[in-house]
Amino acid sequence: MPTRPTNERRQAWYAAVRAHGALTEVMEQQLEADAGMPLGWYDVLVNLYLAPGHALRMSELADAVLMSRSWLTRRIDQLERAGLVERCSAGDDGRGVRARLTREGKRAYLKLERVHSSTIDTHFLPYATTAEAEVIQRVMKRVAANARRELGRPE
Amino acid sequence: MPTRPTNERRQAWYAAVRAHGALTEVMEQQLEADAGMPLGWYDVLVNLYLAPGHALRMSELADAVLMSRSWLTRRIDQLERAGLVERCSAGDDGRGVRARLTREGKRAYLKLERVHSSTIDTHFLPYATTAEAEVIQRVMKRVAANARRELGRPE
DNA sequence: CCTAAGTAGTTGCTAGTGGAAACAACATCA
DNA sequence: TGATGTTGTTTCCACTAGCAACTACTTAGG
Repeated sequence: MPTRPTNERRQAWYAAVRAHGALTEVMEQQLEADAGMPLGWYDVLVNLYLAPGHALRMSELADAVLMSRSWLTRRIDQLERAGLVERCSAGDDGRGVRARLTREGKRAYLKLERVHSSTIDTHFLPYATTAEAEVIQRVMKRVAANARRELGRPE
Repeated sequence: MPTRPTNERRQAWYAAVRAHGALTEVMEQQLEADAGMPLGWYDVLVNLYLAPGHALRMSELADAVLMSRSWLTRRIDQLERAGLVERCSAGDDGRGVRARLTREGKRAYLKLERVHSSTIDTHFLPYATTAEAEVIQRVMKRVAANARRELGRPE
């Protein structure tokens, strides 16, 4: 089977970029409308929810979301003001601070997750068969793994 | 053939998001290093290069890149300062302003395009066969079209 | 112990982004 | 000729995110 011209094969990536941009925008609107929360909160809340005790050290959390510490400090400030997260001491280490989901924080996460998933279900899944979804997942995982290696953070 | 559980099929989208993020970061580094230009310039330069006379009205260009007019004003300011674009009058309409690529602007675009393509060639294409690329393109186009319809700008 | 060096998290500063609204210059249409 | 609409710019504001300086604490070495 002949390989298509490179130019034409690149269109696959362009299409993925456009789909990502458009669907992300839909996602932002949906989250704002149905959950009253910005997409930017998602990563932090997911990581906290999945952590044991729904809590993580600041630095662990910063690493998990691939952001700087000062970034995390300020994001946790926001979430604390919103009542979704509270800071507590990290036991033995007097320097450490743990961010922990409050009861409301857990509820908020579940809501966010519900809206997030439902947006994917209605705007992505109907356009990909099971086989197609498998192809996308396989290829994209390889691409991401390679790119992260290139960036010096394999994982 | 049984449909995989929804949860598992969603992983395809998550993988695409992560791949997009990582490859975009690689792209930014590459463009900065090899062309000395930010990725944010790409869209504007492409649209200008492909336009007749390498020039477009400000409002047309703003529409083309899906950004506001004030955004475009500032981006053209940057590109003008860098010597890649110049503003000229829009002939019959005294209000209008056309942004036009300078000679350097054309050279810069070609350079940017070369680096951009080569990043895709080395970080995406090797991980997708022709058949896989076709699947990705087909699905992502449908997703993007639907999302844009949802956002109220079909196209 | 006690000091030196390192680590965790916060804060001040800075540069940049991008939208909304006000605005000036011009066009169009009655 | 006004009234209204358009085009592009500007001002103002809120937000983002990194760097570097700082505080508070821990740990290692003498």
